[in-house]
Amino acid sequence: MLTQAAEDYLKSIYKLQEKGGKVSTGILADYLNVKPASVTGMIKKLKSMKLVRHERYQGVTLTDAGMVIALEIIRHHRLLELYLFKALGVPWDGVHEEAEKLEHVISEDVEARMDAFLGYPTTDPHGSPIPDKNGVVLKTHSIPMTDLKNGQSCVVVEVNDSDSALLRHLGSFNLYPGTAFRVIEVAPFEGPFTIDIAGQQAVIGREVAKHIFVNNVNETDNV
Amino acid sequence: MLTQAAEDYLKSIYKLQEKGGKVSTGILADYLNVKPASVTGMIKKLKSMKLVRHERYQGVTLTDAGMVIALEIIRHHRLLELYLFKALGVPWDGVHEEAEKLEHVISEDVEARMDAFLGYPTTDPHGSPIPDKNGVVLKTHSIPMTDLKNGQSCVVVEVNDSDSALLRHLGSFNLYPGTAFRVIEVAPFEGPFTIDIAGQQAVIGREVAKHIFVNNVNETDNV
DNA sequence: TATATAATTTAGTCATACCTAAATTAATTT
DNA sequence: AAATTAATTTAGGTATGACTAAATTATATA
Ligand SMILES: [Mn+2]
Ligand SMILES: [Mn+2]
Ligand SMILES: [Mn+2]
Ligand SMILES: [Mn+2]
Repeated sequence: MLTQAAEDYLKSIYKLQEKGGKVSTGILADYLNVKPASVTGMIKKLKSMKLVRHERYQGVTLTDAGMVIALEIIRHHRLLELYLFKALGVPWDGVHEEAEKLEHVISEDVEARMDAFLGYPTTDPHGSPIPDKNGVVLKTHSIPMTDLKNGQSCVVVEVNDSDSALLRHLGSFNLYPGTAFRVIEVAPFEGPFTIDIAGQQAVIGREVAKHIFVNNVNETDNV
Repeated sequence: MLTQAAEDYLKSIYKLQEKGGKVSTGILADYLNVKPASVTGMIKKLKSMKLVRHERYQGVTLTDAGMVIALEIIRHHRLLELYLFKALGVPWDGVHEEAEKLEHVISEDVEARMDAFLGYPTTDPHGSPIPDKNGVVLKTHSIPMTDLKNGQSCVVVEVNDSDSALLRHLGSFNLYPGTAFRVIEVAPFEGPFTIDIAGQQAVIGREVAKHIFVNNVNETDNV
């Protein structure tokens, strides 16, 4: 069995390489709240276990074996989030922190039982896809809310799950995965978005909008 | 926050001092599958944190502060066992191992939610008392099954939860906490017990009987 | 009481996973 | 092409928690 730290590195490399290919030492250090020198040290260990590929100064990527483990941990994390949310009523802004610790210690048996209890779900409370037990992830197509223009309507697909204050903020507008909204106004000079959610208006700043991903984007008439 | 290892030491000291007062280094080492020298090292740390009292060569006991932490971990463990058993259907011989890892990572919030889901239970699936959220433990009165004599009837109160093969064996006789049985025969020369469980006969060896605790002991007529 | 045995502690090692500071390499400017 | 800047790696150190081997202390036996 891998250490908890090693599992967290693999998971983080997976997430970062989804966005931009090879993952640099510095980016990974930032992401894990650790110094670059520590990243170099762990990468050496992971490389010796053939879980990552690494060329000095050129960044790191997962091998197939590393990918399998990363997806396994991500599956644990997202199943746990949904389980805590649905079975125990933990609020959606609290499940991430809890799952972050539990993901490393649950057995395959408990994983399977939660999966069955939940009816083999495909997304977590923040809209992120749950890899199935073979590690297959459904690709979701979405764009950041910051790409939206005046008058467009859309549906929330996914939101960043790691900032619990942000999630509480979104909850106060009833802005969850599956929620539809329409852009009423995009303020100039990189300003905030005014949107309509089921008849209620809300103002969403750029920094917040960056963490919201949407699809089903359509031009719609103004009521 | 304490380390996982420190929490396990406190929990183990609690359990051992319940049986026999001061806990020796060697006993603790055996119990934790660790060498006595390692125990000495950890005891020094726990003493510096004022969680245990220790006189060289004289054994160790918990302070009040140490007791609070030990009971907190035991509460987590037993609530988790019951939760896994009732909410996820994990068999009673599997819950201990699972809870052993989870007990160190769940939050107070999840603890409280499991407690409410279960209706504020007082015993775990093996009959051990669950300390309440203030650390109060209901004392159960029971004797080891090995003290029983021919013809006595009783009710199972508690069984040792750490040996999963033993639990499967007991399960095969439907011998759970709450189960009533009557001793039909105690074989001489420290021999096995033949018992009657709801009309079914079973033979229970001494080594097994040592790990079963009973109460409500009565002489009863042979049918 | 002296000696043998058993338990405990001390001393020194190892592996993990982090850190800071210094050295090295790569990328960007001039 | 040389110099500056930024990123990365190396070197050396800390804390935790285990280990073995040796020294010490307590207990049991003669
Ligand atoms: Mn798994
Ligand atoms: Mn999530
Ligand atoms: Mn607690
Ligand atoms: Mn138990």
